Amino acid sequence: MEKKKQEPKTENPMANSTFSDQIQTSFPLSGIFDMPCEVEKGSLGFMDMLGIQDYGSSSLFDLFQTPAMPPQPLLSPTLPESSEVVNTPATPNSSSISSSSTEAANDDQTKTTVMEDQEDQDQEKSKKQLKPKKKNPKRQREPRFAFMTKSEVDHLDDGYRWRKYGQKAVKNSPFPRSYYRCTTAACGVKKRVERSSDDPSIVVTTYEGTHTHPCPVTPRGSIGIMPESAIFGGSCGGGGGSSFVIPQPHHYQHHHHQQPYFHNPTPTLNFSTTTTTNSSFPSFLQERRFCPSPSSLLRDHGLLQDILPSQVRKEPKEE
DNA sequence: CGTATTTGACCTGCGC
DNA sequence: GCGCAGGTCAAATACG
Repeated sequence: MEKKKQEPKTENPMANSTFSDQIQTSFPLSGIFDMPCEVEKGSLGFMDMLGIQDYGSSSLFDLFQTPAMPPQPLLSPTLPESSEVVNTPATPNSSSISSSSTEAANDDQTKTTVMEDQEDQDQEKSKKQLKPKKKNPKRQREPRFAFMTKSEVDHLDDGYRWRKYGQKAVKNSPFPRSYYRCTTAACGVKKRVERSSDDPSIVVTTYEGTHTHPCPVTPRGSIGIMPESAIFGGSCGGGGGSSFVIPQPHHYQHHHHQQPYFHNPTPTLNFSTTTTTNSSFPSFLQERRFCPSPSSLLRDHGLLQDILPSQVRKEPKEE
């Protein structure tokens, strides 16, 4: 994927660690997707459920922690270290998705929290929006969603090819923010990666836009969401690298029934940035991952039960 | 040589 | 209007 030639990325010491280190214990990713299943099975658009209100925070992390939002987490991660209840929705019918792994949450586990940004919502503050340098003043904002990942590496390989086009120091944060763009010609998806100033072990990745092409890199079959089996059983073999895949919806839809799990030893988180229906939230979240059939839910829970405390799976815990 | 990253400069929006 | 901060560009540089 990307050529990492210069390890000394930035002043960020953590950037040097290998992703394989991180994923070896990165099961929490699956937890995220399973939990929301219990939420609203389709009664709500995830768009409504997850809202990023103020995107104009000085840092994404700030945004996620915006206190203005009443805590109504679907599930509250019982995090030993940092509480990652992020982006609590402001409306009753909203919910937040956060994930965490409860066990082994010590060092190198990876936690991811997903959230979506609505265009309308950040109307108020458009200061951070894409500004095509005045060429197209009324450019539409692409759907965005961000997630937090407990990771030692800044840039997670999600299967797509990204080219870094900028890096900026972030106010109030010792860690710089990196800007990436999908290298595919017709695809204008961007992503920002920054490390939380509050918890340096947390990487906040924000995707903006929708891939107009299938995932170019499907390392050992990166289809579907990160399977529990892969996470726990798999060794995420370092060689392949770690993937954090954000595949296209159709892609995933065709396979998820038949191949609920990766063949990929590499734990892979799948995301799809689709803007279908009334929500631009990743479609996989609207499908099995988040709204599974009872049976699949059960099955998932079967696995989850080994991982997550019942409280986490069942009810939101307010903190 | 082609591709990706680095990094300073530039642009834009917002707050004072 | 000015300064600040975020976001982007593009030349220079590094790497395979």
